[in-house]
Amino acid sequence: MPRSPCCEQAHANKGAWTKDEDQRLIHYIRLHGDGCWRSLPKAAGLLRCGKSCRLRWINYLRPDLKRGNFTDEEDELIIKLHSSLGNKWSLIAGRLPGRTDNEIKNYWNTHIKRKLISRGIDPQTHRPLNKPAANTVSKPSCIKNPSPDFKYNELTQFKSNSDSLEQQQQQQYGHPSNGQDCLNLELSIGIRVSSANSAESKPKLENNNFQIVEQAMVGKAVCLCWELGFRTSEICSKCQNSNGFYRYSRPLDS
DNA sequence: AATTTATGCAACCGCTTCGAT
DNA sequence: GATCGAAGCGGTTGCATAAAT
Repeated sequence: MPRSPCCEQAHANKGAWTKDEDQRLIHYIRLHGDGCWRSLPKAAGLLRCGKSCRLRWINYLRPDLKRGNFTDEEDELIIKLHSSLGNKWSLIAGRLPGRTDNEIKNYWNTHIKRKLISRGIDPQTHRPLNKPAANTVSKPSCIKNPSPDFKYNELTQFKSNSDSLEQQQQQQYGHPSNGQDCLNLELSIGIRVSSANSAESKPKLENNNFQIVEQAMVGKAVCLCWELGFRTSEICSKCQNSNGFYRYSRPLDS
């Protein structure tokens, strides 16, 4: 079923706002406050949909907006926040008083992206442009759900601990890549396995539930993997029989 | 001076999330 | 727990203006 239009008014105005519309919206919100955007246009005598009114107020008419150019400090803060939050513009805007998510998003796309590229930094990954993400090392198994504050440089820290790509591949796959079997788009669902005595790596839960569950699971890990890559043997070498589950591995040429 | 291209920003669209029932 | 409507969010578009040809 097609989605119903967002506006209750079939002939609502679109496009740029006029001064008169702005004044009506400001006047109404001064008297009654914002909120209940769906009914606001009619009450304020505007031929606009509620969404449009909300956007106009939040992004342009709000009295606490800071107009004008972004400062260098704001630039750096946006870059820093983006590196840990990604394209969560509303969260980033929440840390910059007087700036809106739309304004920051536009500023990012028009200025900061270019600024980072000119510094040799990929604006999406915040990594150096000459180091493609494909060469990165998988996250350690303990990092299953990074917090919003998890930063890319925590990953690069792991990478920098190894001397070479070959060593990383040796560690990760048990053999260095020969350049022909390096395609590996792997999705794994598993239960964390750790040695029972690695106490310092365990989260400190007040009721010890985690430790109880974990100790029960040691040696009984389940791994449901689907791996797209170049096969080197008939059965997945990583989990063919280590956990009681075998994966069906159909020959590629069948 | 006229035309084309690039840029910046306001506004829109459609999807997701959240809260009420 | 399911459903629905409203609000919020992020990606995208369209237009005005500036810069280049």
